[in-house]
Formats: sequence, structure tokens, C-alpha cells
Amino acid sequence: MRISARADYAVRAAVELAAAGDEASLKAEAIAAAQGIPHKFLEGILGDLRRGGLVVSQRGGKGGYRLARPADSIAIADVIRVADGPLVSVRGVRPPELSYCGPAESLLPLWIAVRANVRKILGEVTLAHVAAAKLPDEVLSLAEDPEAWTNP
Amino acid sequence: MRISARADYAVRAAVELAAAGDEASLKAEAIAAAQGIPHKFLEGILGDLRRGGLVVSQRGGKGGYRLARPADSIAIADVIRVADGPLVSVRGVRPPELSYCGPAESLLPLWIAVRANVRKILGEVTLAHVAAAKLPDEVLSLAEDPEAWTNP
DNA sequence: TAGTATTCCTATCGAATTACTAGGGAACTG
DNA sequence: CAGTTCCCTAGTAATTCGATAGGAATACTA
Repeated sequence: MRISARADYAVRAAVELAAAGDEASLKAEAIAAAQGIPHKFLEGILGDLRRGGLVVSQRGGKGGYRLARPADSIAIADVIRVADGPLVSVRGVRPPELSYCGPAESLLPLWIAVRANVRKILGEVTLAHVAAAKLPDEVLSLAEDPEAWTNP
Repeated sequence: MRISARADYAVRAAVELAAAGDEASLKAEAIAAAQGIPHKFLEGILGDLRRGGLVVSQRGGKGGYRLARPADSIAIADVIRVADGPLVSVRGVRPPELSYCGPAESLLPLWIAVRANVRKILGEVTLAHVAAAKLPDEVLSLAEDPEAWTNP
């Protein structure tokens, strides 16, 4: 269960924009330097965010990128979907489109349950939450369990 | 957030073995046909499960694969880890090994919370649960919500 | 108003990983 | 020994990650 580089970079760039304020604009190169992201790769990702309507861009000497909506109205899940496709997929297809046969039939509701649990977190947490380092209590209590940090 | 073909195939093969009974053995070709998995690809996956100690194999005319432990002692998470590496990874590395800087710092506890929520499901559900089509109540109640089946 | 610097935007290329295929060698059964 | 089955190595197509080069649009300056 893997979160791609695209998704991680997209979220970090969006958080950086959120931290700069809803009306400030940042240059791609500045975001890349602040977060250690390959800057030409980041430009492609920012293009996806623009086509997805999450950011607006401006060319020229005083150009850059800024959020298209307030940071507390953009969920992490929104950013991932625009930059990287479906939030959770099995073999590249969304869980409801899967078909299992024989004794594996119960895998379908299992993946649905996993997706629901992921959505519950990534659909609730917004860019504003992360940028202000104030995650919702429900999420914090999950992350505070020491067992959640052990490796396997 | 993507579940690879390896992981999906590995779980389906293990479930098929669980459904056959703890002491019965199945041939790779039979599992491949039952689940529609490319059989040479499946052989590589079964090799990983064997090296990981989850199944035992036998060559020759009456050979095949069978589970190395009772089906109710093998969690779905165990199968995925052996066949496909860490249960959840960001850019190929496990969440505790990530390092974020600046306003993105709260992403680390966020991924930890996501992983904890995924573990809670895949670490609790066993091959026996899936093979018998009797998922734990906690999981079923997540999957029964009609909203969990809608697409974005 | 012309020129220049800055920035976004597109297209292409190589390395690495994923998904899958092919063929032959090793071990077990009857 | 002969037939079956697992087991190992190598090789191919597609995707992802990341780098590079140049073109198009905008803003500042003289």
C-alpha cells in the first residue's frame, strides 16, 4: 500500500501554499527549495493542481502559484485525487469496480472498509490543519499511540 | 494510495489455500485458474510466501502448496508484508523514517494515523475470516455504509 | 513603447520499478 | 525411469521518477 512521490509532493506543495496565506503567491522554485522537491518535476504537479482547479497561476516577473480556495476548504484527499488519481486503488482500479470469485469474494468489502477508513482521515484533514500543525483530535489520538510508531 | 497486483494476487492465493483446508495442498496452476492469475507470475509470488514462512511446498506428482500455520493465525497484513514489503509506505519508505520540514511537519503524524487505521483492519482480519466470508463486525459495519461504496 | 528578465508551460529522454513471459533444471511419485 | 510439479534465471513491455531544453506569456525598466 504505497503513497506515490507525486501524491506526497503535491500535498507538501499545497501545504506550503496554505502556510503562505490564502492570497500570497509562491514561485515553483521557492516551493521546491523549501521542501526539497525536484523543481521541474514539481512544475508538472503544480500544472495538475491548476487544471484540477485547486491553485491558480500567474506568469511573469511577479508570478507564482496560490490557492484557488481557502485552505480550510481543501482536504488532503482532494489534493491527492487531483494529482495522483483515485485515493485508493487495487491494481489500478477503484474498489467498487473489482470483481472477485470463489472464496476471495469477501475481499471486496474488505478493501471497501480500508478505503472508508482512509477517507475518514484524509477527507477530514484540510491544508489549514496541517499548515497550522493542529490536526483534529480524532487523528491526533491515533498518531499518539506509541504502538503506531513501531515498525512492523 | 495503491495496492499492487503482487499484494492482491498474494492475498487471493493465500485465501484459496485457506479455503482448501489447513492440511490440503493445491497446485500453483489450480490456484491460478481459480483466481484468474497469470500462473508464472503467481509462482514467483508463492516463492516469496514460502521464503517468508507462510506456506510450505512439495515438488512432484502429488506436490503443491499448503499453509504453514492455521488460517486463523495468518492476518492479511502478514501476507502483504511478505509478498510486497511494508504495509504502507510513502515514496517507498516507511512513515517513521520520513522527515518533513517547515509547515509540512504535521504530515508525519498524519501518515502515521493513516497507517494505524489501515493496520487496525488488515492486522485483525485473517485468512480464515475471508475464506469463510465472515468478516469481524467492526469491519463489516464500515463496509455496510452505502456511502463507502460511492466513487469519490 | 521597446527590450529584457523572470516565470510558467510543454515535450522529450534515461534510469528504475512493476507486471508479466519463457525455458530449463531440480525434486518427488508411481 | 517417466511424468509431474516446484523452482530459478533471464528477458520484455509499460509505467513512474526525475532531469534537461527550449518556447510562450507576463511584468518591470529605460
